[in-house]
Amino acid sequence: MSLGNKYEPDLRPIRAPQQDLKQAKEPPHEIGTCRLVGDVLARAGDKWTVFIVRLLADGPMRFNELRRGADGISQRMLTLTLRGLERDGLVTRTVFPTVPPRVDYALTELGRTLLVHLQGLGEWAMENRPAIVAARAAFDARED
Amino acid sequence: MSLGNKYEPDLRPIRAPQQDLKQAKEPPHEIGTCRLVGDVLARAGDKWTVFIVRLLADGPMRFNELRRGADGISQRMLTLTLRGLERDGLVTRTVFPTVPPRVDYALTELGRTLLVHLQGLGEWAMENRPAIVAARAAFDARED
DNA sequence: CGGTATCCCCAGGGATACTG
DNA sequence: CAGTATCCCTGGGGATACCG
Repeated sequence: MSLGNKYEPDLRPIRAPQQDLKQAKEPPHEIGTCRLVGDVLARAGDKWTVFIVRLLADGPMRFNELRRGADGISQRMLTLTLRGLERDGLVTRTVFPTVPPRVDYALTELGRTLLVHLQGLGEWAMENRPAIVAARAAFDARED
Repeated sequence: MSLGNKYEPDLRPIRAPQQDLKQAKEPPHEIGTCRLVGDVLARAGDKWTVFIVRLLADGPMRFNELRRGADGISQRMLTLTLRGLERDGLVTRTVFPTVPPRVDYALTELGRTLLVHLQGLGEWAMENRPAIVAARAAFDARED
């Protein structure tokens, strides 16, 4: 199985690389579903995707606007992140044939539906931040 | 700034490592919120967390049960993933002083509330899988 | 059984330089 | 302005061996 594209996340079943696929017993919770969720979360969870998607929530932005907005991102990673999002149909890339060139990136409808979930997770994170911080402190105290 | 614990995700602002923090202009969308979401998603999105959380959705499981359930995970990564979840207060670890030892892992209430969001994302992934696959195919065709 | 400790590899990603 | 191309280095994570 070859991956179709360099921007495509590796969706092959997670297991030892060259290991043979036996897959005897029925896996719990639909292994396919699980992998897909993991895939989505891997995309959503990589270092820059969330920043980009949130920046685009308010409307289209140009390449360098995003660069400034996601403070600290390298040009390379911005390009890679945007290409990945574009390939998955979450973002559109529009080139204006002017000089100097202008390229706008915008969320698609699909991208907006994902944004909703990300915002949900964001609210969860905000609401439970104190609990998480407390849990960490307790854990750290416990283990000397 | 030293990180308090080896299981703690690095929450320092994402930027060039030794770069000075100027942070002059007000960042869009509350940069703190954004980082927190990114953090949560980084936890949720790492290679194994989703598998583990879903396995625990139905009730407590022992170490080796999880190992078998998350097919392909290494012992090391299972331990690391579980420790991270435990530290964040998402999972409890219960040791029974029997011989041989028995250790149960279970979702906390906090863990369950996260599970809800993960499942939401899971449904999103399932519903939009065809759209994503189509978008990828179209993108790949476009770029020769 | 349920872990640590160690070694080691390679891909994710930053820095830099060049281009249409 | 909006990217490629190249180099290089770090740390995520697999394999293996050992321990309470």
